[in-house]
Amino acid sequence: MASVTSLPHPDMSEVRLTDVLFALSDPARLEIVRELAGGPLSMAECGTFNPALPKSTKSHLFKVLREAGVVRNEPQGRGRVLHLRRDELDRAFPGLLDSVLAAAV
Amino acid sequence: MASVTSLPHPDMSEVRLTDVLFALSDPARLEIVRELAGGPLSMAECGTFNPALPKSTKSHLFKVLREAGVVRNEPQGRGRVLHLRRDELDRAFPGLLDSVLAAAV
DNA sequence: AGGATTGTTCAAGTATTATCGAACCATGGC
DNA sequence: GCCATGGTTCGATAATACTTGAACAATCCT
Repeated sequence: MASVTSLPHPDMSEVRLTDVLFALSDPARLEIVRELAGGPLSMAECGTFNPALPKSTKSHLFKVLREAGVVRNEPQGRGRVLHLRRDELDRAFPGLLDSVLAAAV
Repeated sequence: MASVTSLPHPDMSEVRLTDVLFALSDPARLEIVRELAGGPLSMAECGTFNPALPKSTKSHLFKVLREAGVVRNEPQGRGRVLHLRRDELDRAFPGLLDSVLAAAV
């Protein structure tokens, strides 16, 4: 089985608006995005809004965000760091992330 | 059974961002919203991107959009007119609709 | 090497959503 | 009243998505 240290990320050119909107349409995922807007975080640092969340569930939330092109998940040390793909998203969908992050909870 | 001529619409104060994002996250629904951005349309006039869509399916798409606070559905004559709740959405989620409508298909 | 740490993947169950025909409801016009 | 028109609702089925424990993988540290 292939190594899994590096996960696949879609190129922004193949990211569809509806996929991004869907990824952001879940409260838990949106909250994660809000946290990542402050800067990259490890998975452990992220998702503090619900500390009881099992790691498999959390991993799945990140997978949806990653496959939608919203976050980047990169190995670092024995863990992983999550980045919001902010600049790329801003170029592809100008104003979208800003308005979502600015909106009231 | 109660009359169904007037359908319930959520007040913007109870519309959640995630519900709006979800409503917009389906390609067919997003396309409808794009059409309505040009002005109110009857259901028959709307959804021309897929003429074969059964009316029950179409009605369901509008229901999701209506319940998410995205469109208003009002009786007119023997049919109904659909409006994008643009001003209200702009006040509640500034810039969101603009960025979504501006984005490439 | 071995163990602790940090996540990912798999699989199975549950829940939500989509689709669409058929039945129904309301209006307009004859 | 009666019928055609335009649309909603119901009910059943199919398709997606969510949740989680358990197994596995990669890295660090001693």
